[in-house]
Amino acid sequence: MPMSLRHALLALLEAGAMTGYELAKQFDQSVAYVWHAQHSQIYTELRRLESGGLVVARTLARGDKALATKRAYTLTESGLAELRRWVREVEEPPAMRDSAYVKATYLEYGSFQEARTQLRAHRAHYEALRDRYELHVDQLARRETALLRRRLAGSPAESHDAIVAYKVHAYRGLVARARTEIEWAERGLELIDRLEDGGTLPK
Amino acid sequence: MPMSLRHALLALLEAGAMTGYELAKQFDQSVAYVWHAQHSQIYTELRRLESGGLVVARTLARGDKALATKRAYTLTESGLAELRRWVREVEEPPAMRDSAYVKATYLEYGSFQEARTQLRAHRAHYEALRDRYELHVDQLARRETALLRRRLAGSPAESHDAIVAYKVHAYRGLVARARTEIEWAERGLELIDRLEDGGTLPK
DNA sequence: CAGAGCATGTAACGTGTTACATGATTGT
DNA sequence: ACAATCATGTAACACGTTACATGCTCTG
Repeated sequence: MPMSLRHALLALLEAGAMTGYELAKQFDQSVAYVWHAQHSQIYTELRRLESGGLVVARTLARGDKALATKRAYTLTESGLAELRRWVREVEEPPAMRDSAYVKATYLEYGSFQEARTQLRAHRAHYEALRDRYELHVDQLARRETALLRRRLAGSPAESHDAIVAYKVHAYRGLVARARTEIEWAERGLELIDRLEDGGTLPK
Repeated sequence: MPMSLRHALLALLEAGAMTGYELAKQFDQSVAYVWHAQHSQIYTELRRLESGGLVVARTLARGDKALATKRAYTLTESGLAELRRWVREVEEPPAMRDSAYVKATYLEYGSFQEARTQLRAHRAHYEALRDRYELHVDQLARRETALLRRRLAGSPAESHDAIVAYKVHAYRGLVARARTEIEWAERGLELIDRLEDGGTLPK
């Protein structure tokens, strides 16, 4: 069982206390690239972490009138311990489940045009992802993201290279992955051309 | 929303009537590579498909005594229509969610050895997958799988190349994907070596 | 004073996981 | 007789999605 949301939130809070809303914003600009979650789920998970003692919350006033409040969350000792345990733990990779590939297997139930539409959508999707990942890699490598700066500010200088390098490596992996998908879709489009020409089908 | 299990079952039944158990067996040797499901889920889904009129079931006797029964499922007209509709439909790709990459982003919370352990497990996992996918590609290309033969037997000869080619293409995509993951893990391991040497960190 | 964005949630639902549960039939 | 495998499910739970819901505060 992944349960990555829980641990991603702990990791974000390790950089310093944040309110649920702030956390959700930071989440969208970092972890969400690898683990998407709705804001509503983040609020729910924060409450769960709180009742498990992994984070503590302070209620703060919003604005002058103090008619509204917000809650700032801080990582506890036991939350940090859990974060470290999680990094050590080798998880069973989740079972494969990719609807695009299921469909790719059964494209013969549609026309060649329909098959092309599917593969073009696949390519377009991963082209957009690739571009976003590449941008993020650049930002990370230049240490330009708010969250990363906060992390680095609170860590000893000799650890900075590793902190940045791990993140850059992960996002470069996503770029490579997106490229693989784009190439796959393109080979598929070429295959359809050959099938439609009814000509030879090279191995 | 993917809901691929539903449609994968329809596609399997298009090859001919099968009992739940047979279907589950065939599933494990084909679709499960791209969409994993427990047998218990397959039985549940078959009942749902039945109540939706996409398949019909006949109750058959098992053995001579007929003390036990089994249920053979057949695709209906409306089931076939749904299968074709699904192939036409362009689905929104599901949001990214990969726990291995989340962890790869936060490897700095563990030691270099722990980071290596994670990446080695990643590599081993995808090496095993790659081997299984490659085997499957070979079997498909030689038209050796039981299910594929059944499909081909019930289809016009001129469609055979396309049926085989789509499947081979899909599984080759999975091989490419696995290779990308293996290379990524290896680049990660090299990175850790450089980090540990404390030397230069090339871009 | 209006609209954008801050801020926090709840509820119903769908899908998938895990564990449990049962018993018949076939081959040795 | 025994084991493997055929054959079919149920129940509780975890996780995530979608839609709904509310109201404050800051900026122009």
